[in-house]
Amino acid sequence: MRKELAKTYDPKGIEDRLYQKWTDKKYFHAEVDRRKKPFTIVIPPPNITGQLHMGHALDETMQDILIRFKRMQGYNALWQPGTDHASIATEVKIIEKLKEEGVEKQELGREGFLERAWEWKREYGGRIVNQLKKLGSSCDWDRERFTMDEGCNRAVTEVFCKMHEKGWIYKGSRIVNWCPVCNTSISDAEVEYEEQAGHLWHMKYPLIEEDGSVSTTQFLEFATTRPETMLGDTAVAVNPEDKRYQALIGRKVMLPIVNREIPVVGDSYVDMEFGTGVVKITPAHDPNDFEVGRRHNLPEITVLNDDATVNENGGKYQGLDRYEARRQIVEEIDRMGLLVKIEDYTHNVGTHDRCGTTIEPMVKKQWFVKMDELIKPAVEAVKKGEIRLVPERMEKIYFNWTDHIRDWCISRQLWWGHRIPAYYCGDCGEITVARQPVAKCPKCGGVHLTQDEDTLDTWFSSALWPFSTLGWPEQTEDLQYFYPTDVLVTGYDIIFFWVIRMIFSGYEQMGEKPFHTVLFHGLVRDAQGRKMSKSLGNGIDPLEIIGQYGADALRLTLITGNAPGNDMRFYYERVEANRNFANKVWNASRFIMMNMEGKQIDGGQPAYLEPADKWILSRLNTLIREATDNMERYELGIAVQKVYDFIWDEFCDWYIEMVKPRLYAGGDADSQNAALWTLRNVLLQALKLLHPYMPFVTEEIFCNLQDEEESIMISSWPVYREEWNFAEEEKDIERIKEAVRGIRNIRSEMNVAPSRKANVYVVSEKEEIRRTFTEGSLFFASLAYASQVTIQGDRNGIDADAVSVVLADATIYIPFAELVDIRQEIERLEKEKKRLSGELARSHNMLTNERFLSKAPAAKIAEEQEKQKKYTQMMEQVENRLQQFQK
RNA sequence: GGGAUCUUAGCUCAGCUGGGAGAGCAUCUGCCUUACAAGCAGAGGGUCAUAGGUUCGAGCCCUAUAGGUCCCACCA
Repeated sequence: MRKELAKTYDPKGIEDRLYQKWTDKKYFHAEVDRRKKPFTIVIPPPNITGQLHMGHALDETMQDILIRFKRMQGYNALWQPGTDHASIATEVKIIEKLKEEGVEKQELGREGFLERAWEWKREYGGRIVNQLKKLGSSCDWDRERFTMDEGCNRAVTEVFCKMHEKGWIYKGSRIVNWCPVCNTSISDAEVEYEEQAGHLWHMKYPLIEEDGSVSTTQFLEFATTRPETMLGDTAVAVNPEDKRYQALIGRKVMLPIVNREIPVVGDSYVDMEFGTGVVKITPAHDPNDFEVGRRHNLPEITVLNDDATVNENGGKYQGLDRYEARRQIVEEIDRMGLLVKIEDYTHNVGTHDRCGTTIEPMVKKQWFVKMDELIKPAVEAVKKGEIRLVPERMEKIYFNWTDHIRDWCISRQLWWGHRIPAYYCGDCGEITVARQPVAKCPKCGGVHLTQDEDTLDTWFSSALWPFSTLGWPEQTEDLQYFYPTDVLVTGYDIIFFWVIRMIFSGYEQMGEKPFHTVLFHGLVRDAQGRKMSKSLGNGIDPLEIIGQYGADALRLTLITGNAPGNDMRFYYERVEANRNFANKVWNASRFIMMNMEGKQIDGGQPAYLEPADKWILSRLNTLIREATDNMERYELGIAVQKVYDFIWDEFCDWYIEMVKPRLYAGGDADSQNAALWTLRNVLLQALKLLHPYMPFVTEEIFCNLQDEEESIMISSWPVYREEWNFAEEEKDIERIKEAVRGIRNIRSEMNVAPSRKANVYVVSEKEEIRRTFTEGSLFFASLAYASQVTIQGDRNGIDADAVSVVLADATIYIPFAELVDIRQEIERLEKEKKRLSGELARSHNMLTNERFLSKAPAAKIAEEQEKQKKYTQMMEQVENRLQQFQK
């Protein structure tokens, strides 16, 4: 027995019930099946600390649409889920929580801290996963992975060791970005530049005379934004081309306060045009100075501690914070008469993207990945189109990064993460990198070995995600079958962090690309176009929206009206509109089910179909072709827009209305059967096209409609059928629609209520037109509010002052005798005449243009001729009517 | 400094390889017509930022300009 459906669609309850059903039936689960082609997506693993936000919602929705689409197309669709340990983000959160308890990280020690971290993971790691489920995400949860699970750990160690053996991972003393608050080094990609108002301090250092004395008259003047770093200056640099200073190269200046003699070096890095053309060089605390220093063999004097206070090399300033030291140093320089002036200056300051702290460049021993060779295949892949970025412009951003790539600093002074598999011998200092813990030093045989304290950049493990989740380094069947994966869906903001690194890792470890397409989306912003952020408090919780409007409405909102890679704004009004659409689909289905009640519909297509039935089938056919095509091209928003328009406009507002008289009149059984079959069939096909976007409402209806347990998500995707192509019927129905629109328009203008029916006359000289209207007269009467439709070859017997609608090959008359104001009618006809003559002029111009005729494609010319013919006919009729009135 | 991108109806945005300007919301008018008032029928509203160019034909291609957004690099 069919259930009675509620009058409005209420997603509450339905969504959870259906999701449970899907998981119970293992619909999301994929197994290796050589008979089917795989289609694989790996999820960008959300952080375990994370809460679902709109960005996730958009990302997951796009992936789910693709996966559901491909699954219905018959692919073996795998959506590989999992979460990311997010080393620094998580560690910061845990430290915060500990602080609330009054505990310091160091007190707990490494072991204790990690225990707390795992506890956190157990407690919160599942939260985001449950939130993803609320969206309807059809991930294969049986395969859920974590970047720090056993398999991923093995993959990380393997990659580290392999690349170390190859010489592509090395430990070295380099200048790195140091976060004094998080107490760790970070990679270049994690530095965010921020424009800040600061000062430019102009200072001068006295020259050392030939006799070794400090000059009181000769100085080298320069400007700096960071006076405190002077404590670590080991040179002053000028451009060797610079005539002003050439002679001074090789001489020395006296570094005040610390009283160190430092050389003047010549280096082309110095811009002669900027300032005085002199630069102080602090190799240990500035990336450019570091380079200069290495070129000239300058000492690297570190003057700051890890917490950015001045260290023992800062003499009396030792212990001061970098900003306090700056203040005092400037004062002292001023007292010494070496401060020339202070200017206001805005410049870009590097900050840590996690905590916003101004980073401190420091020379540190760190682990690096050598990039120059590794990046090559990743560049080639995109250049050759082996990997496609959608939209294409992302390629430019991609190459911009690969062209300027520097070695990747991968060691972090954190505890939560993959510990670096390097072991130090306490006896001889040998470093051993190994897959298993090392007990004995392979060089000296010593047994005092300790593992490197550092962990790896969190992106080191996510770079391996497309193959580590499939079992690598084991050569599993899953890996052979599902790799390379197909599409990666992500935001353009992590193209450097993640996308590029997955690509070069895939080529290096697997010898093959990790995916063939990267589909980018933009940011979800608030209604004012601002980024959603915690500090602004303008974030909109997807779960709240789901609770209020349903997951389907949210999904549709995130997908429509938005081009790939573009940011979008979030409006409640749009969610509401999409909720209304869900309701529309629901009610159309309700209508169909009510009418099918107690009737037997044969499964197959009936032999007899009316023109209206053929029209909607033909329209559906076109929709199937176009929507599928758009989806194949990742134009998800365009595809669903077409489905939306078809369902609401063509199916609901036209077809259902056309069919009502046939169903209600209770007449011809064949005709009713044709209508019911068409209604049901078109609805089913349309639901399937809509399902990837709105999985819940479509499933609920599908099941009710089928009256069985089957699921739409494993049904087959609609295909274009030649036998549903009815060009003639499409034309005929469009003609009737045009007549209906014309009549409604006039009635509306004249303020005639729908309840007031009127006689309608269709006059056409053409027999086939009369037949079209005769065949459609039942629904034509209903849609045009006609009490009676009379179809004839001439206008005999029709009131002279009837209002009329002019079509290309017919005229519709409505004798509204007492309502018609002749002047108004003439005015209306004049307006129509003006419009037509405009169209005719345009056609005429084109068709008399020699160059158009000789250069435009034949089809275009024929089309234009067709139009001209149509407008000429309409014009004749309008003029006819006007003449009649003039009499 | 280099680059990307945007400028289309009152608002927010679509517009696929160039071939007669679209949606949602908002506004106005008329309808509680037994699927749906979360609805139906209709209407108004746009020299597609500006100036040139290519083309038979430009919202779409090219150049310049103005304004907005973003990315990268970074000169001390």
